[in-house]
Amino acid sequence: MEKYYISTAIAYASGKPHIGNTYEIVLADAIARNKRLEGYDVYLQTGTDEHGEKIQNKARDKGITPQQYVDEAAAEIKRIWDLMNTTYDRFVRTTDEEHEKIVQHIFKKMYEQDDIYLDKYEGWYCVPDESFWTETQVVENEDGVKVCPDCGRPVEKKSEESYFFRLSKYQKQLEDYIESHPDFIQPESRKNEMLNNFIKPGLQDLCVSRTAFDWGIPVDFDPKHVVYVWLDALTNYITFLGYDVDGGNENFKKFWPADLHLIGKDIIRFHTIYWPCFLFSLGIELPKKVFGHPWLIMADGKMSKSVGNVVYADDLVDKYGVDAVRYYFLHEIPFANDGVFTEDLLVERINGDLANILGNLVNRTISMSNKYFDGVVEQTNVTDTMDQNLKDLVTSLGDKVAKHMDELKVADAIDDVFEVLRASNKYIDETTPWILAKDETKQDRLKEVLYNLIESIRVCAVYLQAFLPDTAEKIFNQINTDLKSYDSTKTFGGYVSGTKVNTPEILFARIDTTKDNN
RNA sequence: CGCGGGAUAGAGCAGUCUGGUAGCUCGCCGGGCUCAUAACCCGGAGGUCGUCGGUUCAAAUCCUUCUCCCGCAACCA
Repeated sequence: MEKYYISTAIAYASGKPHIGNTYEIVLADAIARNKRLEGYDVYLQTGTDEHGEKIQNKARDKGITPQQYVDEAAAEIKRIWDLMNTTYDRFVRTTDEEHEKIVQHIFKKMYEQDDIYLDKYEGWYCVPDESFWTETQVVENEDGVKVCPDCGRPVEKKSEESYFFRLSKYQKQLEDYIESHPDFIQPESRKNEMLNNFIKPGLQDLCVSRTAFDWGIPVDFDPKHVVYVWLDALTNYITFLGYDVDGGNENFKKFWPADLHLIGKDIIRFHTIYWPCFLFSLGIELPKKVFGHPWLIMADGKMSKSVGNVVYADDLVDKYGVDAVRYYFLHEIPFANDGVFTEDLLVERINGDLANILGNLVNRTISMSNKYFDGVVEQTNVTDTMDQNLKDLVTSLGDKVAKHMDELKVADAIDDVFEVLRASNKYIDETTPWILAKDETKQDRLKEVLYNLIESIRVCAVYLQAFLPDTAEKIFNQINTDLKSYDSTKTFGGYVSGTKVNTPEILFARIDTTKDNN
């Protein structure tokens, strides 16, 4: 069985994740579920990034140890991932002992082969804040004095002993790789951004250790240093797989290279420049694809605590249900542009798509089967020309979904399913079952019509499994089938003739918008 | 001239590579139907495709001018 390794970025364990962070794991889950249904041996890895000065400070402010702090934060993040019904295979944490040990090995190996060297890191220091800023981060006030971007007080120049990674050494190799692997960076516009802005002008060596704080992985041969962020965070993709500097175990050999790193567009640079160069240094293959997905933004701009427009996934799930929220995330964010989130739009999608198009179709079809034939759905082969259009749509759905998912166009794949659902609603109007029901001689035709509808619904549910897993399961239950595989949709007519459906239940209740203004 | 993306009906988008009746979803107006969650189906109104000019028999699509919007601009997770 062919493997498929997909990862999300690890979430920084500094607080509760908002819907922007949550979007990523849901997207990864949909891709992973689809791949499993396609027959791949899928490994989905997600987790938390738990080191760094920010966490150390937050823990201190709270009067607890950093470890206690990240234990809580990681538990909260995991709780929300679970709440979103995401099927990750492993939730990793960078405070894991094994990970820390391997990162030390990697650091040492790079040092020994002279890819890491000791030098001085120059920056601006804000004494009262005890924080380091780079040349581009500090701002100048009206008097032309450089001040701390956080508190506005003057900063002073300071240098700190640091280890550096020789990014410059791998510049040419990286440039060649990116140009000879056009699919490596997705969407493609990001590729040009990286090449033109960073790689071609020349790569600066990267600071990979710090001495100003100690909540991190110690450099074992120089313990006053801790490994600084990217060498610690990015390596999670291989350390938890079983990599070590001796080459790694069977599991690593099976799953590496990753098929897809799913990340936010804000960290594309780190994944397409730093990470490949680290891997060059270690002499192992690069991931096949890095997709920098767009963001879920608020109507009034980027989500931030100071603006007070932060929305959390668990509040939405409590109010609207997990599949409604999943649907919104997966359907409303385009492939390359940011998607806007408003609660009104969420309600509109629930009512317009999930309740009206999908829920109502399932409900009315099952109701008719129960009303006219006591729930028994039979194929009689009394066909009509109008059947063919529906059948063609149903049998071509699998290919359409596969193509769109292959391009990571998840929203378009969902639209493919809804196209069939819309056509099914139309088919009911064209065939007018309620009129057939009144004619004794048309009973077999009516059976055939209802069979076609139930089969269409079944096929749609098969493809909805990746996106709305609970809903798909409810549909299978209501139509009383366990034919859920992609293979079962290759030809029209998989649903077993003579099956008795169950009683219909509302899948998504309409939300009354006239009085619910919050 | 830093790099890149974008501007198409009230809203959100597709179409631009490979010129040839401007399309989808929502909203609005009208009609149909009654199996169904005031749901479903059909029809209609609404666009000089950001701007100036050019190429062409023909431009949303190719070339050019300008305007506006948005990312990125290196150690922030």
